Amino acid sequence: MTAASPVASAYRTIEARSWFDRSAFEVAPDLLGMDLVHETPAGRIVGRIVEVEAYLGPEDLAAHSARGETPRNAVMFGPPGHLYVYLVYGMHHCANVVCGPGDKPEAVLLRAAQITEGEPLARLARGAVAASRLAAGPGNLSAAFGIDRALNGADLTRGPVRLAAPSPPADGERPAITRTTRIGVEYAGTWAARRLRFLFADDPHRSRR
DNA sequence: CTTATGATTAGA
DNA sequence: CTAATCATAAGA
Repeated sequence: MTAASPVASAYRTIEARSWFDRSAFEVAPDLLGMDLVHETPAGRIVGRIVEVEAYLGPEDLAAHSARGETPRNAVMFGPPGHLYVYLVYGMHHCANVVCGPGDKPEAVLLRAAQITEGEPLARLARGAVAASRLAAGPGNLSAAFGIDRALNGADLTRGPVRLAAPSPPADGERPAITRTTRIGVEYAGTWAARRLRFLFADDPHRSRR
């Protein structure tokens, strides 16, 4: 690769591994308001993250890492700052940011974003849905950004998918962050009650539910 | 090899 | 509320 990648030059992308080398509980709220950038062969897709969920280490019964390392979740057990992508319900991809500390298998599920660049590209996979629904929900977000298992394990500090510093707030105000329980993990016992979902509650681009 | 199921979604 | 749809993990 060249030294001056288009992504790095146009955005303040996070290139320090240490930024990801923290618990998912700390990284999750920091991701809200940040840009997710995918430099695809067909063009760039950018979106503002508005909803995420934190999945903690092996003790978290809702996390894939709770059942030990397998070929599917191996990326979670590796170094922070990589993308963990898997297929759920046989048809939807879920994109996660692998966190730490160290090799502790924690990750943040990306649940919703507001597409700010490359909307026509995003619509190739999503069709003529309302803009507010384009990347609402983890399966829809992955589809809109063109993220599938081919990107499992991608390095977020150097690869085609990156995270960038928040866009300058137009009005200088930062939206309030709300915490709720996570979606679809009712089987996780006491961990289902933990408020590990972080979102901008009033944002129109959040998922339903 | 067989079988159960899921960090979801759209639609009735 | 349920169907869709299949890779994955666990068990025989």
